[in-house]
Amino acid sequence: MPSASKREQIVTTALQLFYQNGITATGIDLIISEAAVSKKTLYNHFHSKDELVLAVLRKRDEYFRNNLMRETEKQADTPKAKLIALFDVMDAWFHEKTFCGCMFINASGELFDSKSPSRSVCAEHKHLICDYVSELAKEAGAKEPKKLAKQLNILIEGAIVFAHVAGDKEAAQDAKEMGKVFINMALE
Amino acid sequence: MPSASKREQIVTTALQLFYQNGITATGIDLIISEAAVSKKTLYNHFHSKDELVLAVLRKRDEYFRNNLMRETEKQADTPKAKLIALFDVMDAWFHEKTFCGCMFINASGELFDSKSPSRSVCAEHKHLICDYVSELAKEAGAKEPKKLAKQLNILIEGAIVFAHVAGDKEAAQDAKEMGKVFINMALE
DNA sequence: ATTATTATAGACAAATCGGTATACCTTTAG
DNA sequence: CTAAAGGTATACCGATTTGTCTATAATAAT
Repeated sequence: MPSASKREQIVTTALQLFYQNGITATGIDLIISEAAVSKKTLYNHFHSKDELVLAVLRKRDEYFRNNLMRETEKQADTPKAKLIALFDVMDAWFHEKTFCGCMFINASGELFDSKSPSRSVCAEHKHLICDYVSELAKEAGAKEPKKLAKQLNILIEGAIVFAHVAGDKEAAQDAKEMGKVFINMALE
Repeated sequence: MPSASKREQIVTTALQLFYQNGITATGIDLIISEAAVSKKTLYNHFHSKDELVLAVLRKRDEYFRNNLMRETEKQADTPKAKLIALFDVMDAWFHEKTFCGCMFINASGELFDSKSPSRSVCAEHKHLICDYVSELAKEAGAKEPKKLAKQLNILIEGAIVFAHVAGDKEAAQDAKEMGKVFINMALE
């Protein structure tokens, strides 16, 4: 059985390189070099680069959402406060030195076959985050939890784009102020 | 003097290919083949692929904003109605068969040197759209036109991402409903 | 201890990348 | 008519792409 730790090394390294330099622009040779792994080992774990990309995106989804949930719940107690805290978690992310936008937005901008497994992971990622926000909205007693969740997610995506493309890292605070409006509307 | 029409052919063809398949993934050989132009002609007009990318992004910015302004003002008379019409123009765009998201968001996800000229064009594009919305907001008599413009733009960017990445093309209508809230707040 | 497996390093393949150069044709201006 | 310039077509360059393969060393299970 191939070693799970080698697989981890490859995925972790590829994740970083894909995120910082793009998927197409990152070659296999660079990945194995940075991961200190032979080419055969990589192809022993993944049949192709596409398969590696898929594994990396799944890993990123897992990491990102777990981190989002953990940080959000660390910062606030009540469900309503958690909904607001979402934007502060975004704010902190935008200000990280390694911030390169949302990996799934970036990947969707590179992978143009919208029916490919990798693109499906991107779409699913967005839906799963929406689901999480929807749960919080439900706990907070929102009238239409799914509607509020979608509204807050539109704000979050908008802030991510503003921060990455326009370079306006304060967008999270603007989105937060906007989010409060809809939270209050849904809870009154 | 190199022919302007050849240059146009190249830029137009490259724009289409870059938008549909990505910048990195589109090779020079494909561009010249599709544009029915020799390689030397291309390099006679553009010193490098980077220069071509830059020209394409400028062209796209010009086309997109002019189209946005034209369509918006075609659909509505009053400044307030124009602000709302922005979302309907987005809606129509999302439902186009060739819709592949926002070219500048996609490009920013591929070009990771945030100080490169191409990335600057991406950032500038977003600012220029913001400026236009800001003008409309001013005409409509908004209390803080720039603030309202930014809010509406966050909604627009969020809707674009939702439509492209999550595949939810109805996002423009959700964003529209949200936008009305802030328009009314700014005009009351 | 033997055997099977997993790893390594790296040569190799065939294709493609961005970019240059050569040779010839075609258009346009004086 | 001549000559310069812009065009085409294509060969070529070195580097890089994904992916395969061979030979060998390290590791793990029986």
